[in-house]
Amino acid sequence: METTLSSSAKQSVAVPEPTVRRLPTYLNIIKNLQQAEHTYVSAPTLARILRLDPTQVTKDLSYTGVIGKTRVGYQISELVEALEDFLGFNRKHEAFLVGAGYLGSALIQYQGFRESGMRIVAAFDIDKNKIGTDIAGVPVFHLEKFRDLTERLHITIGIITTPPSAAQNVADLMIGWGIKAIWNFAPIGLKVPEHIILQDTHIYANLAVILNKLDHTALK
Amino acid sequence: METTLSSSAKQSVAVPEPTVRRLPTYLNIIKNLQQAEHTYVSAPTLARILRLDPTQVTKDLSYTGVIGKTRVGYQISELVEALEDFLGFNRKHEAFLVGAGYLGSALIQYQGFRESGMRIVAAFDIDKNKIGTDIAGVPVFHLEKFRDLTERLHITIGIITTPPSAAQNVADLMIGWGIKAIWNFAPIGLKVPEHIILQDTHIYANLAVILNKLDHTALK
DNA sequence: CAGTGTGAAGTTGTTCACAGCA
DNA sequence: TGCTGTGAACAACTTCACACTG
Repeated sequence: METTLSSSAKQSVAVPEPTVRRLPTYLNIIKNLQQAEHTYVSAPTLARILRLDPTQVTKDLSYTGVIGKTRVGYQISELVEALEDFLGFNRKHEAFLVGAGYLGSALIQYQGFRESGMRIVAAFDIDKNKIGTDIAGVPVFHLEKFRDLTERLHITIGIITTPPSAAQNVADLMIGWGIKAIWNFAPIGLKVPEHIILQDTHIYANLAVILNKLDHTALK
Repeated sequence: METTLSSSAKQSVAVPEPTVRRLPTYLNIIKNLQQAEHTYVSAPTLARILRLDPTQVTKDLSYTGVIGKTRVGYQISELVEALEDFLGFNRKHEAFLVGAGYLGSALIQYQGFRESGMRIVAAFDIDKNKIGTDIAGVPVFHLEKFRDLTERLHITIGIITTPPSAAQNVADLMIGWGIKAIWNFAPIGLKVPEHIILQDTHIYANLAVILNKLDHTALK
């Protein structure tokens, strides 16, 4: 909705957020095709694979600036580069995570984010039993160490997986210590200054949709 | 979008999917308030906590059928019951997961779903090194065992965390074996019959939004 | 034809405006 | 005044229609 694309000195164009959310999926598929030695891919092909509307895909891809050959499609190598560039997947961001509970541990152990340019390099907690341990090779420190390490390592992303009661506090600390983006998994609305990038993810949302459909279609 | 609410013999009303996605977050907060001995909650209060539009919350809650007292709000106990009922969080669904890689393991280890009525009771894979082990107490079986166990245990939800190339195959097997809902994490569009409930979750989507904003606002 | 690319129409969801109530 | 509840206005996203190309 307020994302912008500024493909090397071109003027910025607003990219709708639903589009930004679909782009990584396209990228994933296109990379698979690339490994299978394909060199071109068309929007209708992607649409069939993902069961989306073909014009939707066309429109989404148009934001990358890559122009397709009619009747052939888009050159895969060009598309991959444009998508990775636009999504920032080739820029190697490092992240700190606060709250090493079940969800935090799960995120750390799921290393799939690494392919997308984000690496969780350390976790923080205030639970003495967790401090000093490591989760899948990622060390868990006391929250107090956060400041010092952030400044030294130039960390830009903070992930919050604490209970909701602690989340605003942690967010405030992160902001004070120079974090630029916060990925919040706690079910509250964090108050952050204008210049901080905030992304909320509510884990239960997808499950809710399923359970709800399951119950209501089962009743019919 | 096609979710329906049929609160005990009332006629079904269409509930927008974005609403269904917000409801579990409301539930979460309301339960916290309940533990803090509150008995009433108003829509504007929830809106402040989540930084949403107050009328949005009002409209969302109206779908539960609970009617609020003016100037006071909604009775918490009533709301909790209505939400849990509508979302199906009190119905104890059991799920099987196929693909015990990083993502699958992370989902299993994140036990937060249990509070929402879904428990992952077994995992399946075809990798000999994984079969026979267990992840956080959840056993990993060979995919061949899936059929037998599904039928015996009346499992309704199948979770797919395999590579995309295997996903359609696994989905077909699940459907043949009586699964009613599929939660797909593979980045492809599965083809499933009308009566099967399908929910796609693309993990990278949220990360993409963050990285993208981070890069483009940093450039400014 | 089977693609791209784009403006216009249609649909869906959100926000506003206001009536009613305690 | 502060809340619920709802119809109407608005904004965002998706789908359609069609001109254009090899």
